[in-house]
Amino acid sequence: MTMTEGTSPRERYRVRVRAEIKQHAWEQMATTGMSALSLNAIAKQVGMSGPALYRYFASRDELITELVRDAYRSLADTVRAARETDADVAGLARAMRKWALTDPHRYFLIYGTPIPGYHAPGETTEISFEIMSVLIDAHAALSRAKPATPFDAHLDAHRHWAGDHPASSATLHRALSFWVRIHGVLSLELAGHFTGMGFDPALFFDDEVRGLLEN
Amino acid sequence: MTMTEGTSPRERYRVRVRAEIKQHAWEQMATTGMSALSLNAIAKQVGMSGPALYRYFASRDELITELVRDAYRSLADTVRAARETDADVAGLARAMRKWALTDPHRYFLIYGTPIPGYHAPGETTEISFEIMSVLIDAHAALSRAKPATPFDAHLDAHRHWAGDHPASSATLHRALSFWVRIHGVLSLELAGHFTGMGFDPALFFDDEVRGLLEN
DNA sequence: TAGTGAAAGTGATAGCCTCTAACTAGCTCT
DNA sequence: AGAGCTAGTTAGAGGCTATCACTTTCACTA
Repeated sequence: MTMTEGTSPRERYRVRVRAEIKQHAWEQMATTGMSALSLNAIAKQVGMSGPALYRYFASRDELITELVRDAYRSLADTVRAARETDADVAGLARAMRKWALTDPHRYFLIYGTPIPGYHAPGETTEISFEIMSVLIDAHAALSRAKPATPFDAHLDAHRHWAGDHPASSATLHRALSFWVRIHGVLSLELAGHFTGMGFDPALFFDDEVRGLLEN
Repeated sequence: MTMTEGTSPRERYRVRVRAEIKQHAWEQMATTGMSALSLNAIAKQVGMSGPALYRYFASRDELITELVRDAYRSLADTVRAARETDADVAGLARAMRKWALTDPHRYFLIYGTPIPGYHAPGETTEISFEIMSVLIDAHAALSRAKPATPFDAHLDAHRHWAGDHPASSATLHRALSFWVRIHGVLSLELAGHFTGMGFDPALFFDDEVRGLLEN
C-alpha cells in the first residue's frame, strides 16, 4: 500500500507538534486573551521560527477554530460527567460555573463576543446540541406542572433544534431558561461586572440557580 | 490670559475632528467589530494620513475607552428615557433589547468579552451605577412580598454598590436578577447562539421578561 | 544500502498594523 | 508683523499574518 495508513512516524510526530502548539496557544490565551494570540510568539515558544507553524495550521483562524472546538468538547464532557455523577440540575449549574472559572478565556471563546469574520464549523453546533441534550434530560426529571406560556406553544412548533428528544416543550423551555440564566450571571461575573459591587458572586449564582428551580 | 478658555476656534475644530473620528470608528466597528478597529483606516477615511490621528487620541486604547464611555452613556440615556415614558419594568426590558439590536457591537463593547489589557475608567462605573439606579427604581414600584432568600440577607450587608438608594434589599435583588437575566437572553441572541434553533428570539425574550415579573 | 520523494524547517519578503520622531505649513494671538 | 503653538506631513522602528523559494531531514523503497 502506497498510502501510509494508521500512524506512520511522521503522522505521530505531526500530531504531537500540533498538540504542543495548541498547548502553548492555551497558555498564551489564558494570559493575553484571544484577540492578542500571536502565531509568531507561539512558534518561538515551541522552538521553531515563524512560518514553520503554517505547516501545522493553515492560518490563525484555523488554530482558533481548533481551540473553539476543543473548548466546546471540554464543556460538553464536563456537563455530561456532572450529569452522570451529580444528576440534578443544581449540580449541573455548579459544574458549569466551576468549568468557567477554571479558565474564563475558554468560556468567552464559546459564549463571548463573536469574532468578526469567523464562522463556527458545523461540528460545534453538534456539540452544542449535545450540551443542550444533557440539559433537557436533567430538566425532564423535575418537570412540575406550570401554566403554559405562549412561548411554550411556540416552542411546540419550533422544536427541531432539540432533535428527536421526547421531552415536553415545557421542559425544553425550562432547559432554555436554565441556559440563558446561567450564562447571564456567569458571563457578567467572569467579565468582572460584579467586582466593584461588594457582594459574593458565588452566593448570587447559587440564588439564581435556586430561583431557577422554584420557577 | 494665556490659557485659551471657553471655545477658541482651535478648540472647536479639535472637538469637531474628534467627533468625526469617533463617527468613522463607530461605522468601522459596526462592520468589522472592535478587535479589527484600525486607526490607519479611520485616518484615511477622515482624510488625513496615519499618525495625524495621534494628535486627537493618544492611543488606540484611548479611542476605545472613549467609545466604551459613549456606549455606556447611550445605554444609560436610553434606560432613563424608557423609565420616564414607559415607566414599568417590561418597558425597560423592551427598550434595552431595542438598544442592543440597534448595534450589537456597541452592546458587546460594554458587556462582551473583556479586552485583555484594558481597564475601564472610573467614569464608566458611575454610569453603570446610574443604570442600576434606574433599574432599582423601576423594581421598587412592584415589590411584592416574597420569602427572603439567604442572598437577600447577604445583600443587606453588602449594598454599598447601590449608593444610598432607599430600596429594600429584596428590591435590589430583583433589580440584579433583572439585569443578569436580560443580559443572558440578550447576549446569547446577539452572539447568534439561537440562529440555528428555529424559535423566535423575540418571543423567548418576552417570555423571560414575563417570568421575571412573576418571580 | 543507496537513492528518491515528501515533509519539516529556514530566511526573505510583502503588506498590514501601532506608535515615535523629525520636520513643515498654517493658524492665533499679542 | 512677528512669535509660538498646533495640525499635519513623511520616514521608520518593531510587531503581526502570511507566502515563497530554498535547504535539510526523514521514511520508505528498489
